Amino acid sequence: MIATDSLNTDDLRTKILDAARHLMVTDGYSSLSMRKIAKSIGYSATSIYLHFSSKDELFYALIDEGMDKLYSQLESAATACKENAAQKLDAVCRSFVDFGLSNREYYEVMFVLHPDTGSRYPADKYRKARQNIDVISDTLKLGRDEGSFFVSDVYLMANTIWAMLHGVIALLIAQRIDRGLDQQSLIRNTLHNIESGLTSTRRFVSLDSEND
Amino acid sequence: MIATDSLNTDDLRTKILDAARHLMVTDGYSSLSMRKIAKSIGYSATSIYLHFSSKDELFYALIDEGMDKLYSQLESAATACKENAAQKLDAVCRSFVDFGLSNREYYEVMFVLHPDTGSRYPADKYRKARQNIDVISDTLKLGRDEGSFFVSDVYLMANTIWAMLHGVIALLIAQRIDRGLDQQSLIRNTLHNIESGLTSTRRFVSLDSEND
Amino acid sequence: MIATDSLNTDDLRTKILDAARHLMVTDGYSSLSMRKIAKSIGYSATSIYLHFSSKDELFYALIDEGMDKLYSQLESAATACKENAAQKLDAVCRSFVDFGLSNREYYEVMFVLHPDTGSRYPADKYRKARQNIDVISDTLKLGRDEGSFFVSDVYLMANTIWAMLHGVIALLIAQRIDRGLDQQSLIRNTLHNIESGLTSTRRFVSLDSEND
Amino acid sequence: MIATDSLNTDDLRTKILDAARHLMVTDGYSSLSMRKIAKSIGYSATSIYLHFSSKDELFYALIDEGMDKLYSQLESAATACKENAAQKLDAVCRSFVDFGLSNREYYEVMFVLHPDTGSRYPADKYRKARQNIDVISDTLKLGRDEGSFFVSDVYLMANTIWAMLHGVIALLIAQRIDRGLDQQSLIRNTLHNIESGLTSTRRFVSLDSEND
DNA sequence: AATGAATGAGCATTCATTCAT
DNA sequence: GATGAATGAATGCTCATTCAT
Repeated sequence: MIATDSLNTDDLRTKILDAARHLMVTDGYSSLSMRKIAKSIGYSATSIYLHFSSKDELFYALIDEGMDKLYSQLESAATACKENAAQKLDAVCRSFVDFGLSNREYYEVMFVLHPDTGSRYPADKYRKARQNIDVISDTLKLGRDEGSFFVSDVYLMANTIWAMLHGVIALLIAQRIDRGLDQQSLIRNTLHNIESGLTSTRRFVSLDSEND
Repeated sequence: MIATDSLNTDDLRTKILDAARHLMVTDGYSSLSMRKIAKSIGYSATSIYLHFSSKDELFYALIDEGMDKLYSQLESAATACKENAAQKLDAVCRSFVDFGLSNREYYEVMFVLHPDTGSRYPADKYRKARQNIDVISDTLKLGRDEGSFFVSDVYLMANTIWAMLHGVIALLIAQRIDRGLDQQSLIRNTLHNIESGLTSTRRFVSLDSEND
Repeated sequence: MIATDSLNTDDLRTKILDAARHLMVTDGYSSLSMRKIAKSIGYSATSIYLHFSSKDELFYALIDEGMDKLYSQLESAATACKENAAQKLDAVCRSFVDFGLSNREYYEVMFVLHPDTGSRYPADKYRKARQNIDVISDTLKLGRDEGSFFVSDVYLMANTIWAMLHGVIALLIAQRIDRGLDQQSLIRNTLHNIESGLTSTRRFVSLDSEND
Repeated sequence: MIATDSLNTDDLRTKILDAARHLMVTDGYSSLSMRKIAKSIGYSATSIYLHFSSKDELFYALIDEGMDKLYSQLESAATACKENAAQKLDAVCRSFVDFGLSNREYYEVMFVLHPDTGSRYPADKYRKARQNIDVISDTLKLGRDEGSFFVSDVYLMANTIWAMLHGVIALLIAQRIDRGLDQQSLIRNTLHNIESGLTSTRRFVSLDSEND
């Protein structure tokens, strides 16, 4: 009995998230509304409030979901690649870019948009975001242990790499990149720059002297 | 007298743009409304239509304005630096990052936000966006002529650099980067990666043999 | 209990229709607004959308309602008259005129006003309009079978009669007819002309030889 | 000097009316606005108020204009036909119908619409409307003198005829007539009925006894 | 657990009109 | 005679949310 009930409950919660995600991809975030979600799953709008206390909370759940999805994708990419660290990093980075380009509106919800209300992304959810960066960090550590990457602050560099990839994804998604350019070449260029930075031995030399 | 009159008119246009930019960044594009703009400058909503025929047009004017401002900043950075191409590129990139971080409102309007209407960014405005990238392109050409940069498709690389810098700026502005990290180091890392990619001769080899 | 609930709901729908019909005739279609309707019945404008998905739909519901009312009136007139076809037609026509003059609001909505939007009157509603004309058609057929009416295309003639009656009603309702004239005489004249046309054997001869 | 000035003035007034008429036909009455009129003639909206104190007044001027136009058309039809009264009446009626069908929006302004404000059509303008009915009256008189029309109250019958024609025109214009029907046949039918009523000797017999 | 009824606030946009110049 | 600047009121419609049931 209880099990059935809770299953049904989870069912609806899942249905809502599925519908929300779907509508967001179809119509864009800003035209996502509680009413539309409700309609698309055949429930009343009121019912959504039994599972999410506000649109913001639903929004955060969507981010959560996305972070999990991204994580599992990055993880498989990392474990699937049995070669050296450079190859692994390449695989992870491509996997990230691929996630963004294949899940455009998802990506926007996770990394670009913020709810209209002033409410901030709940601090405790950052862990899920961090998880993803850790996949990069781990690969960098691997490369450092291998002796192929020259990098002192691994976590900082992981964030740097993430940021650079984000730039590419965000602009491509927003169609702000000259259409004449080949998307794949742009991505390849970015990955090349990342790798060069990691393998360059001149690292930190010119940079530490930056302010002198 | 006449001068004053026309000044007053321009004044209102400017006031509108200022208010719009501010509100857009504060509340997000979708929460920006003609009424709010009007209220915040003490005019009626109708008056805005005396200067902008629609919300979209107002939005595009905002972008335009920002593009001009950015261009003049990049140009000064480029011309101010009389050293080699690497230094010049460093100056230009830093100038770009600096623009973003010091003009968060402008930056978001220009590169992050986008209307959800189907309306496309007017083609003739692309030129303004492109001229900023050209500042980077020119510097890359300089480096290639000097023999210090190894880059085949200059325009593609300029876009790549722009995208990577954009990622850093966007995440910093949105406060999506772990606060424990030092902002300057993140930027320095990025610039290092960019430079490494330009000076590395192993271009494309390990990453993808497609173009070899 | 349940009955009461559903009654309340229907109540609101009816209230809306009543208010809308009244306002439309008072102020004209283009000056009819959802807000005005709402205000006049003490509900919020939003509530109207619980019953009608758009202003157009509300408008069409109004027409529908009127068509039904008119039909039941014409039908009774037709069945009540047991005499010959001429008498029956007279009764039906008078019933039509009477409907218009006694239900000015209904009549204008049904036959005079029209939305300025490009939206077309839904095809499936034509049936309701048509059934009213069929009451006339049937009477004409009766007269033809009796041998008292000379009419080749019954449906065409029914429409013609309807149109002529409409002219009289519309102008009387709009008070565009010289007030010095006796309304009853005007109607009597019209009916006389109609009857003469039906009983005259000189059909079409003098007017147009096109079809002879 | 003075002459020139007043010519210029009349010019603008005429331009306004022309533009208003044109826009009304193009976009429909309810989307006619002072601003649009002004724009289409290259003047400021304010300027219209130098010639018409309100939209209503402009509206009435339009009716006036239409009445004149209709009158001149009916008059030519009447004088052009040198035959008997029946032919003449036929010509006049057809001319009226033709006016309505060829000047749809014009016709609506003149005979169907009324301004949104409660303001009534100024009484002194009725004379222009009456003029048109007189053309019909005159023809009826002619027929009576000829001995071909049997009609006691000429003015009443003129109004009756006008009303019947109006019904046909109004419904055709509003596209409320079954499209399957031939427009010309409908009109012919109407004219036949009118003529039959005039030539029928049984006139008034059955009608006067109506109430007995 | 689920909902139907209801609403206040908000949206972009258009309008007729005024007024100082 | 003509206008630019400005506005208050209005429009249809959508939204997130509440509440009694």
